Amino acid sequence: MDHAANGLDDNLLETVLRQKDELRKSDRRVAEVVLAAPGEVVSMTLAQLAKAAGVSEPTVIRFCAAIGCEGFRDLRVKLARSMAFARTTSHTAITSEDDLGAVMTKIFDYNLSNLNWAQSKLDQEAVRAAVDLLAGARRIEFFGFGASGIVARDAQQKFPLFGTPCGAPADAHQMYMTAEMLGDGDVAVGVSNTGHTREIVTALQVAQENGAGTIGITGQPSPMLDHCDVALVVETLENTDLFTPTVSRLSHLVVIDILSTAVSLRRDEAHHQRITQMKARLAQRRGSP
Amino acid sequence: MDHAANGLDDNLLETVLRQKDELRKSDRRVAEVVLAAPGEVVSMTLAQLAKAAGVSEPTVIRFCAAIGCEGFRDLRVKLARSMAFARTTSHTAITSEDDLGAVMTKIFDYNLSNLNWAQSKLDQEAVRAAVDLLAGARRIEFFGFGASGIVARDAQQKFPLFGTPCGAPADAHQMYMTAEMLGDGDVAVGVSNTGHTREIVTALQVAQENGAGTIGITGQPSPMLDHCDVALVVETLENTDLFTPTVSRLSHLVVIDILSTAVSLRRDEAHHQRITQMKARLAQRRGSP
DNA sequence: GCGCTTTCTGTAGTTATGCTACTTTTTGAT
DNA sequence: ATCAAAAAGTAGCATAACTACAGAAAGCGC
Repeated sequence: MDHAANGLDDNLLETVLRQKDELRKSDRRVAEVVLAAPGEVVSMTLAQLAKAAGVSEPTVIRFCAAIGCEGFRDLRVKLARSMAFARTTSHTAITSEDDLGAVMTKIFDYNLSNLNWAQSKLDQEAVRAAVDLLAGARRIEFFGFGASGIVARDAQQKFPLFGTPCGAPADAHQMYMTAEMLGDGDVAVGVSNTGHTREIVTALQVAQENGAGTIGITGQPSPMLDHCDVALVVETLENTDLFTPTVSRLSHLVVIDILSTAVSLRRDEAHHQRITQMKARLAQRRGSP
Repeated sequence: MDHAANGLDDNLLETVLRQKDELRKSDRRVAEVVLAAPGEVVSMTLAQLAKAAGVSEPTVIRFCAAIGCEGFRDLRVKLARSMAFARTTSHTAITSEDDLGAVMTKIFDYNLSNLNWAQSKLDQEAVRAAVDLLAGARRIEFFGFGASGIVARDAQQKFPLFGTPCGAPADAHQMYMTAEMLGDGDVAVGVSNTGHTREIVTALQVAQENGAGTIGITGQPSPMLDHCDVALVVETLENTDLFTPTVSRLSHLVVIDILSTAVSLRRDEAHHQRITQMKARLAQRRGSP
């Protein structure tokens, strides 16, 4: 993977925002222009930016150095990258003042950069371990509440791709009961963005104690992982604003996609043919008038 | 809205990949270098790139023009931006030969570009009409099966943001019953990527006949829309390959995010405070040991 | 195959952009 | 009020990007 394409170091807009207050007066004027219209700045020339900020060219150069760029060229490149990657960085929270267009843009952007982020952070070896476990499972149970419950249910629906009986108990009692019944050769997958949801943690613990393999899909290292054989930490760009929707769902769903697809790929040809047949019949059923 | 910052037009790497075969011989050599190491190219100088590709500087410039850039500067900027998306939508299908890394990359890329696509295609006025309907609704019911059922359920969970009683009947019978009970002031939202699912179409028809407002979330113009007051067509990049996961879910979920957020924004301050409180209490409940 | 046109590609020269060395101004402390 | 240190600007230089032109290669009718 291209290391230059990820990491916070790369997120120039954020750096600028953070350091703005500690900058020299003139540099700050440059910073303001950059933050206000990064899209324009990217295609500006040094002289143009200097003029726009009302400072001299060398000041702009010094600004570049101050925020950790090699020079103006470097600034442009880093800025362009930062813009696409975190269109959201400058993303102001959603407020009552936003018109519909702004809300649409913000939500899409937020979800997109979040997925991007998740991709760059997802540990391939952990995924491999998870696939190993799942591919060998006799039975798979997915545990999740709320938004994560949606993810668990989605995973359970992917049953045909897994080629293994899958369940996703909906309430806490069913969850306990199910976890208690698991044993050697079974796998429990806990989904919880916070990783703190008590019922999920307990269910995984019970499952593990009974000899089942356990996988945790979460947004951060957390208590849940104490009871997980495999930890899939899907980092999300935290944002606790009032109207920010649950973005973690999407990343988690993609992880489910990856797991189910990878497991399916390990199956034999006969299995693949059954999937093809299933898809065809489903389409037929849907299409019939 | 920064139009240059979204849409597929922006994905230079993809443009290069698509046009590569139609380029002049020397230009193609440049294209190969760009595709092979876009990360390097971004921080290269014109002369360096020319040397790396084994061609003259003007050739590189002509290459820039050929793929739709203003000049070398522009190429760098666009390339940097495209890189952050880091996805040549070269979605070759997923096959049994792919290793895990490839599968991960492909699934993420496919989902990401699909979201991008959906964003550029989603009609703001349709969304506005949907929000108008939902904001005034007395009760909202979401209908969906399979993957779309997940979306419906997610929408139903967003109940607190809507501030309106929401339902998402799971099976066909419940769906009919629910649809039959809807009336003036109620809203039915049908989710179906194909737009052909019989039960959903019927449920919407029934709801509409009974005087309820109807909204359709679908991947293409389809029979379902005949019974919809508002059509939210969320175009997806079609791909019928065996292992391609259901990508439409994600776009549809984002649409739900947008709808619920926009509806919530129309509520008053008291409503917002209740959401804040709800979030705080939920976090507390989760966190408790 | 030959001359002709058309399309590519490279050389050399021009513009203008980014950067540096140095000077002036401002700020702040004694 | 004076001086030292930091900040901002001026002017000039090196280099990078671009353009005009000319030579080479490829297509095409005869």
